[in-house]
Amino acid sequence: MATIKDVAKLAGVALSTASYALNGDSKVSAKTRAKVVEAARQLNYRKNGIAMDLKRSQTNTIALILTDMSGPYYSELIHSVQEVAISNGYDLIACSSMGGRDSTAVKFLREKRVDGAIVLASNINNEVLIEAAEQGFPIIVMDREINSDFLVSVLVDGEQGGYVATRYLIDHGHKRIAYISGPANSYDSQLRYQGYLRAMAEAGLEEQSKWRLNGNFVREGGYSATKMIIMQGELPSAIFYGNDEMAVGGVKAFQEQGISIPEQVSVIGFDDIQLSEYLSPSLTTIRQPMHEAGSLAAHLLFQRLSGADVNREYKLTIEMIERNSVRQL
Amino acid sequence: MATIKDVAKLAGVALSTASYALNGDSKVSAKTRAKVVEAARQLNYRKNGIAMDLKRSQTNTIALILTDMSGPYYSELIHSVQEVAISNGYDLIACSSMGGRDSTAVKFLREKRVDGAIVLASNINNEVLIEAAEQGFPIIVMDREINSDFLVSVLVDGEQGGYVATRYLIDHGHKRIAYISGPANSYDSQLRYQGYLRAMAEAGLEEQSKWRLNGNFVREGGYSATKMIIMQGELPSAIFYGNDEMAVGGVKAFQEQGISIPEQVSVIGFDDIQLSEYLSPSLTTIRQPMHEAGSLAAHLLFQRLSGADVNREYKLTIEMIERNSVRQL
DNA sequence: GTGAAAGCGCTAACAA
DNA sequence: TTGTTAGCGCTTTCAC
Repeated sequence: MATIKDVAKLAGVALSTASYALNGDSKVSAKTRAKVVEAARQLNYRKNGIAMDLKRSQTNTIALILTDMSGPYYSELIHSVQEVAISNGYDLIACSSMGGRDSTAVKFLREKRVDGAIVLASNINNEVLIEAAEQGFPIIVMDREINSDFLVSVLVDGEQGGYVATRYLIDHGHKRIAYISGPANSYDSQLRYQGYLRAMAEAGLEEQSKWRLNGNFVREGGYSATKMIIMQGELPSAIFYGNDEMAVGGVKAFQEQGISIPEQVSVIGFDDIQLSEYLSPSLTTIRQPMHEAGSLAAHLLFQRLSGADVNREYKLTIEMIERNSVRQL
Repeated sequence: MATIKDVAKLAGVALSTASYALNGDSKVSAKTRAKVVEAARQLNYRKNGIAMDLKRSQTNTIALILTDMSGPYYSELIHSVQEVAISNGYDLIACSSMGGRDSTAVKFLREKRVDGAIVLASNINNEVLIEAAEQGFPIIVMDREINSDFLVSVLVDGEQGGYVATRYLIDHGHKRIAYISGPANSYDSQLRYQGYLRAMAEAGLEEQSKWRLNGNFVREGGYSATKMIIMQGELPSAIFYGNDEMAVGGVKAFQEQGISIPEQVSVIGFDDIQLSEYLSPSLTTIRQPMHEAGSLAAHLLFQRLSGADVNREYKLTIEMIERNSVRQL
């Protein structure tokens, strides 16, 4: 591996001159520059980015931290963040937080291998975030409320989402409404559930405990929970799935039993994943404004990076996506 | 930002002792270690990973480079690579190659910000890869054949895939078969097309130029190409879409015109994206063994990293996924 | 068991 | 315009 030292030597100039030449500094003469560039070419010289970062004390890259880098659900988010990063002249990398404390994500956060981060990974606990964030190392958190300097939250109003979804069912004449939840410790799941409860209470409806099941936010969980409901004999008139993944599983369970949606049971989801539009019937759901959320998060990060002050918390509102899985009673 | 120097000073020990203590070296006494750890805690000391990487001349992380970090299609790949990375004690980051020469991906490759990379990004040209790869910096390429030291290819046999897909249609009695291609410069598209041609020729069938359209591998392209075919009046009996995304667009175009699949026209795709199973009718397609491919690529990378020799090229075979979009004539 | 010091490859202030 | 030099924060050899 040739270093800049080798290049300088071969070109017969000082180290600094080589550095200037290679970085396009205007104070080096065209002739010298040519010599240096030629030497670099000959040696197949490649700058060591790490050394540069160390010297500059900045990496010019930000990290997007996700539990699982690959969820289709993140697509929009990644795009919008990337767009903003590029337009600010920054690079973006994605890291996974799988593995918790020894995950890549935590390493990048703790060891400051990037200049800032956007986090959407519920398996990273508050403590890690609070410790990592500091002056000059802003973190934008997208999945929780958290109160600490150098940390800002960009949230989607899940309580409202849960309320709107449930309200939509009620307005369509449904009274016996089941809720399939995510993991018990999920902040998102709790909010949606609260919204559900609020709408139910407001309409004077009672939640039935046999119709509150856990599906862990995964397809398989939605499937099992739905099976359970079917086996109980009495079907609710509508089911609110805490996310679309579980709804997909639920739809499958109903199909297998020959129970038709929305004729025999109405279904509503949450997230508006890509699949939802293509299910049959297409899934009525709640869309989170992921593009806006990502864009906002990224903008805030760069504002913090440039020293500007921003609020502690931003809350975006959801959008109802009406399709064909809910029947008017 | 406290550095190790500050920690050493506060603990009243030498720099090196602090380093040893913090890294759990056995030669420092329990008492000294306690002092150091306490000082670090007080100062909220965080090791600077970049400095460490520079000193060690290695980062312990590998990069997975994708054109677009978010394609649902990559999900399996990412998982399998991550699994192998973790089991080798390495970290994984994903970078996008959007932006070509000034993309994050190229920067990470050229400036050796990682120890090695797996590349699946057709917008990065050979030259960049050849220049970047060298002794101690292995690159595994998943989307092309490329001949250079320090570069190894892991490929899925696209020609065979195209052949199998087309052959499947022919075996089901189809003779008038259209092919919707990806971008003209796409290596994958070309291979699939060649496989198509081989199967056609073998069966003594002629390709009709009016039924060879470009859909650029995107949904919208599949939609337009299909519209075009419909407008031409005479429908082929089957269409082979170069990938599932285009097939999804095509199915939509047919639905809009009230043309039913597979009764009036059969459809086959390529890739087996998540959606395919949920389309109605569910899409018959060709699955690429992405899990195996990712796993193999990662294993090879670590083998190269540890100095072992591996072959220049590995080729995996595809799998036929029979569903309901092709009719037996 | 602890400390002094060299140096990873680079940038940038300062001197010439 | 070019060269000399001091670090960035860390690990690690070597001497004590």
